[in-house]
Parts: sequence; structure tokens; C-alpha cells
Amino acid sequence: MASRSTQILEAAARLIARRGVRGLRVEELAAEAGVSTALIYYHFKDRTGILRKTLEFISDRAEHYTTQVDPDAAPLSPREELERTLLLELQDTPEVRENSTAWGELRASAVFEPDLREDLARSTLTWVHEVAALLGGVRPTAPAVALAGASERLTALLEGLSMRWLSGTLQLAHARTLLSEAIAAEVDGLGR
Amino acid sequence: MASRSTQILEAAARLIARRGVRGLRVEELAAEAGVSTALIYYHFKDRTGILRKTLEFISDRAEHYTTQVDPDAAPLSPREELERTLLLELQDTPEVRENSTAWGELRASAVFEPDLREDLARSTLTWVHEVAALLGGVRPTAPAVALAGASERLTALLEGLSMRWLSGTLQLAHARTLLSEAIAAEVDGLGR
DNA sequence: GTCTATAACTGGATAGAC
DNA sequence: GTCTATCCAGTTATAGAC
Repeated sequence: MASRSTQILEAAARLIARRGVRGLRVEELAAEAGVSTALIYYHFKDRTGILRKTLEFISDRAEHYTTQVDPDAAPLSPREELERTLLLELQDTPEVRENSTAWGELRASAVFEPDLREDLARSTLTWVHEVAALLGGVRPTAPAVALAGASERLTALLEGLSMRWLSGTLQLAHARTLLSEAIAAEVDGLGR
Repeated sequence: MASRSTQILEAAARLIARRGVRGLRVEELAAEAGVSTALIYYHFKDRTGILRKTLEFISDRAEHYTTQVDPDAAPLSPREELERTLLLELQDTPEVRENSTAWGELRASAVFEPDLREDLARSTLTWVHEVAALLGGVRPTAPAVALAGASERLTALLEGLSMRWLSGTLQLAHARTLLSEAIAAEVDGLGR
């Protein structure tokens, strides 16, 4: 059973995906979550607190759906797992759209709100490490710095492609193709 | 001589880079431009009008400084010109910071404001074509689709790296290194 | 075209009861 | 923990003089 806090955070993630961080109104959040504004302040102190916790919530959730595996599926090769993990972020499902949109908003907001930067940097780092580990599974002999660099490029590219998709500049299918090609190139680069 | 309207738009671009679209206050804009708030409403009707015109102004301007060349410099090889053009976007000068920040704001805003999408898509396409042409200079025998793909990946990566830099997640020098390596890899990929 | 002054409003945040 | 009611600061936008 979801606690009140969680319920509010879920509503915040939905609302941020719908209106953006900029468009998030505490009163509207209260309505969406079915609680009073005062309760939100009770739990999160202030607007920034809401944002910070939502960011945390979102990146935790993203890790879940990232690592979630269908138990019946045949075990994936490291290479397949890498590709699958990254392409998972470019899918038109409500959950992914919500996470990606919120992530993009938080990234953009952090440019002007130093309070958000630390959390954002930490989440990014976690994500980069995760992808670097997957790359290491594909290329066990590659040096750590090379894996880190490839991961940083792939995740930054993914963020860029994701924003182009969400802002209507790029078709989803094309974004996926571009990402796949980049993965192939990076894996190839690590092999030489 | 800059007209009053232009003067206001320049001030708006500066301010958006400093505070973001959401942080733009009409009163502050008036102070920055050295005019009254009433005059701004006289010229731009409302806050949205200011934003629309400013974003137009910014994307026009970005096209200019991209193509601008120092006449005294030694002629660059196609490869050098490619690298120079892309790295130009990752520099800590007021002008680049202003444009990149504003561009990021524009990109992020477009996710929620369909009105902005068309302009954004057009500007992106122009940029992608330009980089594809530079890549074509380096690899004259590469097929057009391959050039287009490489350009889309490099420019999307650049946007992603730029956001990480501006949001304090990535050091500028490291972002430049990552981009350089990606350029090398794409050029290499086109050569095989 | 441009200003000063101010009206009208939005939205974040809190007090105090339950 | 949770609500109702409300305050108050900050903002957009306009009226009217020059």
C-alpha cells in the first residue's frame, strides 16, 4: 500500500510529465494527489523539496524498470542486455515518457537551480556506472577509462535523442536507429 | 543602430540565459533593457509575446555566429573545420553560454508548448544539414544517409553534453574531450 | 513612443483546528 | 498526519499623463 508521500510523488511525476517543472503548481499537485496543499508542505517543506524528492523518486523508479527482467525470457548476452537497457529509454509507453520528460525537466531546471545539481549529478553518475558495467560485460578487457568514456557518450547521446523525440523534432523509430548505431560503434571502438 | 525592440530582445536573451524562461520577470527585463515595463507590453503585447519573439531572435542569431569565420586565420582543413565548428558550442564565453542556455530552454519548453516545435525542428534541421555538409567535406565518398546519421548523432550528443555542462554535471574540458572522441569515431566510421 | 503609478491577480507558504 | 482558511510577496498587465 502506497504511503501518502509516495502517492504525492507519483502525482508529481505525472504532473511534471504533463506540465513540466515550470508548470507544476502546488495547488494542482494537491488536487491530483487528492490531498491538501498544507499536507504537501508538511511532507516536503517547500516547492524545491517536492522537486528534489520527485527527482529521487523518478531515478529510483527508472533503475527498477531498467533492471527488471522477464523471468521466462531466455538469458540475454551482455551485448543484448546493453542494447536492451539503453533502448528501453526510447519507448512510447506512459511510464517511460513520464520518466524521460521529468528527467529532461529536471536537467533543464538544474541549469538555474543549484539546489538540484547535486542530486542530478549523483543520479547521472549512477546511470553512467551502470552502463559502463554493461559495456564491461561486452568488452571485459577494455580499460575502465575507455568504458567510462563510452558510457558517458552513450548516455549523453540518449538524453539528447530523448529530448529531440519529446520535443517533436525526431521520430521515435529514427531515434532508436541512431542509438543502436552508436552502441555498435562504441562497442566496436572498445574492441580495438 | 539597434531599435528599441531589438534592444529589448537582446536584454531578454541575456536574462533568459541567466534566469531561464521561467525565471524571466518583465520588470527585471525592463530594468535590464533600460525601459519601462509598459513599453515592453506596448511592443510585445504580453509575456508570451516576449518569449516567442526572443526565441526567434535567438535561433536567428545562433545561425550567424556558427558560420562566422575569422578572415585572418589560416584556412582550415575540412576535418579541422568540422571539429572547430562543433567544439565552438562547448566554450565558456558569455555568447555561447547565452545561446546554449537559451537553446536548452527552448528545447525543454517545446516539450510542453507545441507552438514552439515547428521553429525548433526547422532550426535543428538546418544545423544537422550544416554539420552533414562538413562531414561530407571530410569524407567526400560517404553516402548521404550515412552523413546525415553521423550528423544527427553528433549534434544530439552535443546537445546532451551541453546540458550536462550547463547543469553542472560535467566539466567543460571533459565534455570537449568526449565530443572530440565522438567526432573521431564518426569520421572513422564513415571512412570504412 | 515612452513614462509613472497602481490595479488585479497568481501562487507559495503558514496558522491553527482536529 | 491532515484539513480549512488565509496571508502575503511577487508579477503581470493596464490607465492615463506627457
